[in-house]
Amino acid sequence: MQLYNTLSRRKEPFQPLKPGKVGLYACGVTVYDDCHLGHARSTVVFEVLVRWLRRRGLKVTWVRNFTDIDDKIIRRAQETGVPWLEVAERYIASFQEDMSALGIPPAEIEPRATGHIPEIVDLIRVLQDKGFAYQGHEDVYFRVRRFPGYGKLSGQSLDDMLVGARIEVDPHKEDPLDFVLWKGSKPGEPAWDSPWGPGRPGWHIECSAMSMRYLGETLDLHGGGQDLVFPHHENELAQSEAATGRPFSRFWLHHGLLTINQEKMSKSLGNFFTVKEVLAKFPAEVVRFFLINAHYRSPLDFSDAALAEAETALLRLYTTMAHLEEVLGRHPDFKPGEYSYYPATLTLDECARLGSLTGRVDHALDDDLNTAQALGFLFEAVRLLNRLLEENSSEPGYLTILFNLHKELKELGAVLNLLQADPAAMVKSLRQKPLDLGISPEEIEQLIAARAAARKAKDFAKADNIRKDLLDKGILLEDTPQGTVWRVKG
RNA sequence: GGCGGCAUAGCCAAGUGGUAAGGCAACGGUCUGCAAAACCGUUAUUCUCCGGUUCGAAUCCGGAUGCCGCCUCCA
Repeated sequence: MQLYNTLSRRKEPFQPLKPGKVGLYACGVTVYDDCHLGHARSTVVFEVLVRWLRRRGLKVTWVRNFTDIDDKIIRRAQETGVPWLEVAERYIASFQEDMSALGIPPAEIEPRATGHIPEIVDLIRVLQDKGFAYQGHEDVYFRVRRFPGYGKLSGQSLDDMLVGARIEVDPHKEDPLDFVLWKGSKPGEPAWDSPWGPGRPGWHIECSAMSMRYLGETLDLHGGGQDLVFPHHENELAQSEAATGRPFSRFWLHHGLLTINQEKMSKSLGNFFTVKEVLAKFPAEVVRFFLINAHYRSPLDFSDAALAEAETALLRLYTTMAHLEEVLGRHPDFKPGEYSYYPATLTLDECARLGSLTGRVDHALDDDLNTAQALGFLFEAVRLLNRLLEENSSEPGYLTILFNLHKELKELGAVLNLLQADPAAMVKSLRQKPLDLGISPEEIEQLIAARAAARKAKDFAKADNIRKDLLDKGILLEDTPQGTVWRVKG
């Protein structure tokens, strides 16, 4: 498989350092508030990567940290009068709740910065012994110019960074670009003892300490959002390699950012939607579909319209799954076997395409996790499958083809964490999405009954009027063999 | 100012040298009292623009324009 490596700026074949085992460290969240959909994108991207690596037979250790001590948490604590630890705990729980609602399983290891103070202190001490760290006033800084490779990840040179950059002047720093490893605490702030006095870790050092603690000095994969390339990952890389003298991570993966009106979704811009807000309006699987329908390295623009589109698209997949299960359900005694069947509705080429579905999806995901292309193949298969379903045969060969395709769709869906729900139930719930309508379901049912009576009396004008009035309120009626059902017009 | 990325149909979006996936929308058809839903079909001679390399380029190279990200906390 190939992955795009930020370090080399191109796709490279990926092989784990130790055969059969792979470690992934993905930067998690700072827990001072509810997470927004951008955080969900990040987590879903790495979740799919992990599922994919596992499908390829690798044993994956996924590490995703919580930054549970930092200026924003302290500020939040001061503003709300809630102890900082409680703030952190609350938003860790909130994050876990959100990810669980999105169907994302926990990572193998979810370390917290405050649980690794000894490792962090040790790491800083090594850096100090090697001359990469120095104490200035109450803080400890990393001596950026002593590390020759500084800038290799983000492609910047130290001297270029100085020009035009907004660098805060700090009289305790030897160089304005040096960054904090250990931050001395002010009175009343949370603090841990250290050789440099009471304080707390800087932002970057925790990730170096925790990733190496769980995955060794050289990681296979390290990832995060593109906004972390500089300074966070550049600094992590510098301090880690300075300390160990070894390559820190073989691959650096960075996903594109979620945007709104083409602008980055972020707390500071205030243009964000929390996961909870989005899940109140759209089912989790729709949100997942939306997030992986674009390549992970592209920017992805959020809007209600885009989510609604994703909902319709997902419904298409589930509708075919439901149809498939209905047909197979009509033949409970059927056993798939080596039967031949020649579909009348498909060309030879189309049969071949259906036959190579799994191979093509695998190939797409092998190529830098191209989920968008993989989904495209799934939709193509569904279109051909729909045509096949029209043949409505009872021959064992025909049923075998349906049986196998159903199995394939479910297996391929599992890699993307899609299509695992009961299709009939999913189709129903996707179509009858409850919203604020200004009319009660009881009233709707009454009108439907009135319309049914009119239709029975062949008074179609009256029946059509009722339907039209409801449509004006956003209620769409559908006459089905099981009677009239209603749904919210999308 | 520096670094990086992106520009493909009405919209979203794959495709990185061999002649434009897929989704949504729209339109046509099947079905229906009429609809809706579902299904089928149609919809880019062309990939921001200008040069160049090549038998051949959306894909590679040079330039222009526009947008975005990072350089400050950020997934």
